[in-house]
Amino acid sequence: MARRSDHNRGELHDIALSAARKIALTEGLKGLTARKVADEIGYSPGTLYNVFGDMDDLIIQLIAQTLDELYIYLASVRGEGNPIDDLKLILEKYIKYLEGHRNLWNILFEHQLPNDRSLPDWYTIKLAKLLGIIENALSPIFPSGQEDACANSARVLWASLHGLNSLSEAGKMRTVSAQSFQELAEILIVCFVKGLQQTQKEIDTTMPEVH
Amino acid sequence: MARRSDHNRGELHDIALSAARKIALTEGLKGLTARKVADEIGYSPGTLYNVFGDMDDLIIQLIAQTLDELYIYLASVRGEGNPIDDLKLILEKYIKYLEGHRNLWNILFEHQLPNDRSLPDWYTIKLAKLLGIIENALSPIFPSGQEDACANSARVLWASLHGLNSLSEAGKMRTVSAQSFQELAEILIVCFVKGLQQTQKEIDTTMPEVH
DNA sequence: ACCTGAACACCGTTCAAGT
DNA sequence: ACCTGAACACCGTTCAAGT
Repeated sequence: MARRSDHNRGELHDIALSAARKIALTEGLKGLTARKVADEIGYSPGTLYNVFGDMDDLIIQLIAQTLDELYIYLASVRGEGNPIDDLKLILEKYIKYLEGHRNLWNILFEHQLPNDRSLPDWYTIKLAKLLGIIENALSPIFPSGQEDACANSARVLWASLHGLNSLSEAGKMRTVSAQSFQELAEILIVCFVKGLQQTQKEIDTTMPEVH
Repeated sequence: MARRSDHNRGELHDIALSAARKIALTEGLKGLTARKVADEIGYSPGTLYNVFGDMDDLIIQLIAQTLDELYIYLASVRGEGNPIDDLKLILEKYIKYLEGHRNLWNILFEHQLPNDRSLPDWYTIKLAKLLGIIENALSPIFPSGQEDACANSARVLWASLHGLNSLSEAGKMRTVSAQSFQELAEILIVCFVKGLQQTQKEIDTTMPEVH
């Protein structure tokens, strides 16, 4: 049968992705199957493969959409130029986002591309945008010309937060005294930023700038 | 057929787990299936379910075994009482372990228990042992009586390292200037520890001890 | 050109039936 | 008591055949 063309290719792409999002929100990565997505949009499984290369492709697009969503959410944070305070504000917003999108968000870390494939460029770009928010909060610490060091620190902080979230979420850090993700994340932010500032001070002392 | 009893229950448990380990090392979590494990040990899939509750159970036991293995590996590190240097030594050993056990190790973070189940106690105990190594390296920073703060810091560092490893491994942090996991991890260790030390100094200054 | 649905090669898990 | 193997309800992916 066919040439239903209830939807063109672009529309199909969009409704499939939002069906996937819906399933992911409630059932997580394990529940997100091609057959369920197809069912949800009222097409056969085969049709999905006209629009997406395979499930990995669909999932990466879903993740990219999620990165965009979080970016918009976090971009509304107005900092005051104090790295620790600003990062704590970002953390609060981030946690609020998490609360409503746990299953969706976890897919970002659970999903692993096969070793022989790598992430597309547009994925990297979306990620860079998000990292920019953290870089921006950290930037007062670094003198101009040290943008690379700032970018690296932002990445360290980003990855660390996700390690904390992922492990505390999975209950893989509950030992005797269980702390919440937020408490641990604040320890991380405060200590890491203080360490960065301290490191800069040491550089200033060792190699004082000529005024 | 049956009552082969080539192996008793305990032996079956052990050979199944080492078959799982072998498969996991080369094929990762996705390649680790009940049918393959059964095949590898020369039994039918059904037999596995006499020994393990289900695949989640088998995988958790595999992870626990891996935690033990890493513990033994890291316990050989002899520190000198300088937190940053000691942690760098631990990091080096950890990276060496990773190099030979990437697929196996990643299962620790990829695998997610269903929401309605939680990790067994013996898992938590093995984890606590491993965290003890980091606590030990951090302990010179904290005055006695602050063991909880030390334990929290160790957990933050542990989870952060795994966030870094997991994301750099998956290529999910490659932006413009890609740094290696080791470089980023050293930034984390140095800054985080400096921040902890700085925080302690501030407490000492604000509330000086009576001598 | 677009879509279907059957087919293929897999899964995890259960359980009647065999020894 | 222990193990099998068929069965059930799923997977991702492909592709000849239909409109």
